Amino acid sequence: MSEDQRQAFVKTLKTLANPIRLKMIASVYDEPKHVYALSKELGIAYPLAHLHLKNLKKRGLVEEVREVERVKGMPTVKYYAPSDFELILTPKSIRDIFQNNLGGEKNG
Amino acid sequence: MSEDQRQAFVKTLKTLANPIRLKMIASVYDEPKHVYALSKELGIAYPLAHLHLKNLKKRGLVEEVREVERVKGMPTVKYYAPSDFELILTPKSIRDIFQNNLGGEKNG
DNA sequence: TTTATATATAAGATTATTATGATATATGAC
DNA sequence: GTCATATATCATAATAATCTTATATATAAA
Repeated sequence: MSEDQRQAFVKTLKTLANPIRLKMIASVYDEPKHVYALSKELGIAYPLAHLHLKNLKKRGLVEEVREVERVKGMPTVKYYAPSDFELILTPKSIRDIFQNNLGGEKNG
Repeated sequence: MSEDQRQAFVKTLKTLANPIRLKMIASVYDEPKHVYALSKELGIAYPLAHLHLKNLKKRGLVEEVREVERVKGMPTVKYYAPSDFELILTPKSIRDIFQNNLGGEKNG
């Protein structure tokens, strides 16, 4: 596994290691939702919800499933659902990813 | 699952979401090592290595496997190995943990 | 006595993450 | 016209994580 892939792995893990983002994934699992609805459901401000969902999108953990036109020509309402990801974390899976990379490249 | 358990889950994930700590787990998988050896292997200062290993110990991700007496009466050399943990992260596993906890308790 | 080995911790600095408040756009309902 | 709905982004503030430097202890080897 390349250094780029290892860094991507850590970034994905970092993205998952947040209660709001985990709750967002849990929430959109049963039915897709839009950011505004998530912000109300989780009891947080819209800009914060937008920020967290943006992070999840950036790492491919959630994806847009459909857009609904509320009004003609205007910004659509975007619905999100979890992507089909699977991350398994065991000592062995971690060794398989990070072996031969111990004295390694920049520790970001 | 209780709120305490959910918080512990997030803390464990946070602990794993760090390249140094992942490399430490990878390194001690094949043979147990002590903190000083890890600091040299990873090319980082001892206090930093000590800090990261302390975090791993606190969350039960690594454990002491044996102590070697270098000299009589003095601090022993402590060897660490990964604990036998398994964390599976999928949209469904996350929903199972965080369902009914959306508007929930303090979002730390 | 200086260097290398090994433990542990505390204080402070730096950097990253998270959260808030403000701005801007746009419509329907009241 | 104002409120509720919905999008998106920026600047700043607050908090958390990370890293460095220094301290203290202890021995063996050079």
